[in-house]
Amino acid sequence: MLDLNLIREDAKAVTEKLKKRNYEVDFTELLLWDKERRELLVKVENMKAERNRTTEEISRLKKEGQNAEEKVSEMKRLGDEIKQLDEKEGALDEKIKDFIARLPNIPADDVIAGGKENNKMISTYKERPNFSFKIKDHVELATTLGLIDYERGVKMAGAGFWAYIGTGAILEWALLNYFVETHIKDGYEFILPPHILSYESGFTAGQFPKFIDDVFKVESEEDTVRFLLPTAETALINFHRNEILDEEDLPKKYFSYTPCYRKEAGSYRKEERGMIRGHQFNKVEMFQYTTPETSDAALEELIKKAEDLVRGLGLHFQTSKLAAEDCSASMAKTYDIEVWIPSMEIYKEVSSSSNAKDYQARRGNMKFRRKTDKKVEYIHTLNASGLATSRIIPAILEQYQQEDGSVIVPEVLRKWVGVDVLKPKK
RNA sequence: GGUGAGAUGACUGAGCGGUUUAAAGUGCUAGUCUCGAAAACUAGAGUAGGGGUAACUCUACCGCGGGUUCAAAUCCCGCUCUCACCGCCA
Repeated sequence: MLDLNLIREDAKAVTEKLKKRNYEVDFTELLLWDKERRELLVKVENMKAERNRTTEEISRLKKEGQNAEEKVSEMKRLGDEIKQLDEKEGALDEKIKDFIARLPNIPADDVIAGGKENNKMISTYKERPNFSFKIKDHVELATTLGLIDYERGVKMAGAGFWAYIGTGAILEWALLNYFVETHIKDGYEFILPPHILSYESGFTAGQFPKFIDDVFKVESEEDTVRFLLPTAETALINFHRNEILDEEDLPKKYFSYTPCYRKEAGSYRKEERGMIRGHQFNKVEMFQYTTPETSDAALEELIKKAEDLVRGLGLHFQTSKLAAEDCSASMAKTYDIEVWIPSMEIYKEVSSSSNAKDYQARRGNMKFRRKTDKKVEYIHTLNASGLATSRIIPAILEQYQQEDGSVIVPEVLRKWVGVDVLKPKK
């Protein structure tokens, strides 16, 4: 959520900055509402002050046994008027808050304007693998190696679902073990959160109200909405909602493993077959709560951690800095790590590392107290996948495939997988 | 699922229509005293939003939302959560 003061002070500048992400907004109406609301506030607060004074007077008169009837009826009239103005002010306040809640975050100054086409590749690891034979895609490999059952996944749940079977499940679990082990070693606290969250949690993350149709709602009795989390970030951002933390307790570093549930409505494409885009996938998510002055450095740390995980697997990947429009609505700055999928000849995201700055903190009312002057300020929040498996498995299968249809297991995973090479079933 | 009790500031805890601008204690921060500390004493200290160049001042907040009243932490209704006991259950 953006700071209303920012818009009051220089609406034009905010409009300009949001244009970087191709977001058009006109604040004229909002500023009128705000002006009207503030005028109402002054008026109604003066009336309340008057009521408070008179109430004390009535109290005193009664105690002295004097007649207070006249004052009482006067206050009755004033009370009615206050109630009316209060309601008006409340309605305006609601309108203003809703308007602001729908605005995306302002891109950081160093973020390039425009859409996807302006994403900037900043580094790569390893060369693109060259194959001297005709390569298979990951769907074929996963099927012939007996790792994933796509057909039965669809039978059980419909399109966009699959099942890990046998060694495939073991490989998936090995990846998760590898991620978890690394994060624990790096001093991040492991949290297994609830998977079904409340509306409030979705609001803080920035999912709601705008993107409520992108999630699976599981319960909607009257006004309670619960939904399956689309990423563990949605849970972790709410861990400290409505809290004031101490500066010396920062940064808070967490990570979670959860499946992620996404509707992905209408986003299916032919080339995204297999497990490139599903309604449910496994992901380990890193998360940090930091002070404003340390959040940039924290973002660097998160990116490096995510890159190290992919490097550890020996996969060819690139890291890109996203242009403004490609950053999700809550984020001021985002870097993607994209792994090479040989059969598609494209890079696919396996990790997204972002700094939300104070955008989510405002939505969830999360602050910290300065050690020096005891003042409270909004905290900064950051998240990064570390990592999502649903594209790592295709990348491993395809990048490590051999001519005979077998696949070499990355060394770091062998202690869990138990074999060095995955061989086709006869 | 049932019954009962409860939710007050950093914490413990009083208040149950109008001397509450929320008692008292603990803890916290300054200061006095001290070589230093402890003790004692003095003062200060929440969050949010307005107004004012400023000193300052006003409003709201006693789990959340409504209601009654001239006036609500206090009375009424709904909700949420916590605790205890009972039932059911992996």
